[in-house]
Amino acid sequence: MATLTKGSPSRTHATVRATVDLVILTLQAGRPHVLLVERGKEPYRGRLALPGGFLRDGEDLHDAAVRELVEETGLDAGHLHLEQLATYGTADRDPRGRVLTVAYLALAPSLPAPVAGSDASDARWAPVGDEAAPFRLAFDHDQILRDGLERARSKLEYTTLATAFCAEVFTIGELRQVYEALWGMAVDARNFNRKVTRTEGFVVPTGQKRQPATGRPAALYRRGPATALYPPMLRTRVDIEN
Amino acid sequence: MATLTKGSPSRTHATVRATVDLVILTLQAGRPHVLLVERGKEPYRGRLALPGGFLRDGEDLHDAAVRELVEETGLDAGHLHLEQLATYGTADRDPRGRVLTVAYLALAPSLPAPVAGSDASDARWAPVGDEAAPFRLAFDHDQILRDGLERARSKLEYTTLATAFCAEVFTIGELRQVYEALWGMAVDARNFNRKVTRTEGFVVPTGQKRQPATGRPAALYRRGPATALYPPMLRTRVDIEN
DNA sequence: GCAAAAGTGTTGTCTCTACACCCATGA
DNA sequence: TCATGGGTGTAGAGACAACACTTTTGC
Repeated sequence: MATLTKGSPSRTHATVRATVDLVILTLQAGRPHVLLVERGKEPYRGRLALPGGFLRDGEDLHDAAVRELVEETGLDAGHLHLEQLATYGTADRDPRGRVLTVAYLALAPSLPAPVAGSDASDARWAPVGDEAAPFRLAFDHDQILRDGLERARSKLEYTTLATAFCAEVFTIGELRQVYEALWGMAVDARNFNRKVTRTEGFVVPTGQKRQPATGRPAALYRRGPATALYPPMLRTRVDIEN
Repeated sequence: MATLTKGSPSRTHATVRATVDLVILTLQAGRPHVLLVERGKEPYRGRLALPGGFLRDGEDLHDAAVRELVEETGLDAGHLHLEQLATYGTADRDPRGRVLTVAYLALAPSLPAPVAGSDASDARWAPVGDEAAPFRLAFDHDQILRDGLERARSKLEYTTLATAFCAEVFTIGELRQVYEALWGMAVDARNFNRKVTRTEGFVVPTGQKRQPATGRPAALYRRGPATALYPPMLRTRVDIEN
């Protein structure tokens, strides 16, 4: 019944392999960093890529993401934020054949040294920022990274997710630096302080204080139970696409 | 090297099939409706499900979503909103074997009669609303539907997407009914009017008017170029998860 | 005292909410 | 003239931006 024209997809159901790729973001020296691996195998051997790997038989997607995360960072996955980002399925995105990748976004407190090994010949934190100078990552990973960053940036606006970049206890100043690093703009420390401490459930005081290198000691806080931030903390005018 | 323990995933790479499922929302009689099909084949024969189908060889994900959309609704896909929602990949979600599904969300202006045929023995618009009375859809489609609805609801807040539910030209009153239907709450018509008409690029006046059944004629508008809505139009306090 | 970071107070502006009120039409 | 929906005006509350000012430490 169907006449296949040149280049059109056949009517057979595609059998695909699925990978899970991770955009793992953290903060280092006041700048957002992403975990990248140098590929040890073809295709794209020697090129930088997001960490990830094939989904295994009988393995849930989310479990696969957790597994990759632990393999690459050695972090205890229980303590960090992991959410699905999007799925990338262009037919020719992988020269090995039809491979769908489900991308996940992970947010981690600062820098545990990455774990080298597995199929990545090298893993490192790379600073990510001005889109002016992107990496030339393998596959469509540049796009995935952009999407992940934008997701993180916009979620800071209307959720309390910024605390995911902080350690167990943190100061308001550290939390503010998360916003400044990801948004790439200065945030008024005084207004920020009020906003955060007056938003029910965003942070809870520990009663402790911490001495900075210089200056007045800052009160320490833990994450609060709130997840939504209402009213949101809006960046000054950025276009949202889609 | 690896010792497989009982129930743990094997180390072989999963080969999966991929489907694309659609949450197609529209408005009918002031209530949101979703397009459902009655399954004509096993599994879940006779049960309601979201429309969808298998990804074909060499077919891009997004193209597959467009194809399904056209097949099921007969709509011109150029005129409606289609975006990726999320991917569902629990190992046992499909009794036929390992099937990943990439869900898409589509928003359509009101009711073109659905196209029966293809592998769906029947297609219909079903009212969707109070989560108190969910459908008992096939697979994990109840979850996908919930996620799609919530996505649509929250996108009304900070984008101009509500116009996707309206015809080519529409009145502010009709646009307001989109918000009221999806949010399930009354919106003050007078404040809404100002908000919409004063937000640069949300709607553009056509200069025409339309006579309602009763009452003063309403000015007609088209969609404007803006996609983001700034400042957002916030629902009164709803928790955002994840 | 000085630098540096934490934290409070204050003022003007903007936006939203909640209404009162007028407009244009059909019955 | 009434009912119905469209549309403007306005006053009060809340949030935010901007910035002056105080606090607490190390040097």
